[in-house]
Amino acid sequence: MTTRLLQIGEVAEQTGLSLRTVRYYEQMGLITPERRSDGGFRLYSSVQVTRLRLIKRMKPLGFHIDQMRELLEARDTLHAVDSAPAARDAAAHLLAEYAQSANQRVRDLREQLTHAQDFSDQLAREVATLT
Amino acid sequence: MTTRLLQIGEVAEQTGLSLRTVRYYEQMGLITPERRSDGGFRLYSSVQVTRLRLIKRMKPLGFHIDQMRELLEARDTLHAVDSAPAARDAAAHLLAEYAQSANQRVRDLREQLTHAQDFSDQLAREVATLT
DNA sequence: AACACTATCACGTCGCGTGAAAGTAC
DNA sequence: GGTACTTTCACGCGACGTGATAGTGT
Repeated sequence: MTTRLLQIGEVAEQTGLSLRTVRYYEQMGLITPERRSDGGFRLYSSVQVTRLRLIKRMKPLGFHIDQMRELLEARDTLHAVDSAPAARDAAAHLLAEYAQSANQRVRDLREQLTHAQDFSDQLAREVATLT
Repeated sequence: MTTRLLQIGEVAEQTGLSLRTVRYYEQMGLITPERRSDGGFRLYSSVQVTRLRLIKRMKPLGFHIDQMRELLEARDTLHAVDSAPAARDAAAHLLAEYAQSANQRVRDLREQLTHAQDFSDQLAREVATLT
């Protein structure tokens, strides 16, 4: 059961990312298309689409691209069957650290949201006073 | 009862913004120091500190600096005693629009937070599996 | 005379946006 | 042979970071 390969346009549509962004992520080493067509078109499988969706969910956490790559690589190492035990260990450590800081970022985000909400409410009140 | 004037360093400390950012905001027309010292040092009163804190609360909403300026100007127009009625009306309209879109941004932020939380939880689970 | 603080350039960075010119065809 | 999609440069942008160099003194 082989899955159809998608061009970059369809991938962009399905992930909500721009063509430019998808290409940029490739350049930065976050993803690689399944293969290229004879003419050079990037062709993606559902695996990459899933990965891109993951990256998109990650974005609000504010990690830099290098960090995202490191995180993804650590995950890859853990999930690969042929990883050396030492590499697996290192990857697990790294991932644990990222899990920690992800949690912290979520807390920061929550606080920012509170402030933004405060501001929005204040603005709404100011506007309401003008009736 | 006169309040002490602060140099940019103290202002930065009190607001959590960098010197560069405070200067940049001035260049972009968001704030103006109360006055300058004879030697050219920027001197701020508590009014500007409050304004900078407001701007900082605003930031997570993702408005562009031009929009922030417009918003702040509209507020200024409304709060000024000597504003012409027409200007006051226009300002009120603008402010109402910004209040609207601020509300929308808060909702967007909330959604992003949800996704970030999902990602963080997933990561935590993946790490937990490795015990 | 020394020290901390601040001033103004001006170039660098990051994550893309946005054409332009040319090639490809799930 | 026309249309829609894609390719690779390559410059632009917003919101600052980061020195360098020189002046100030809440």
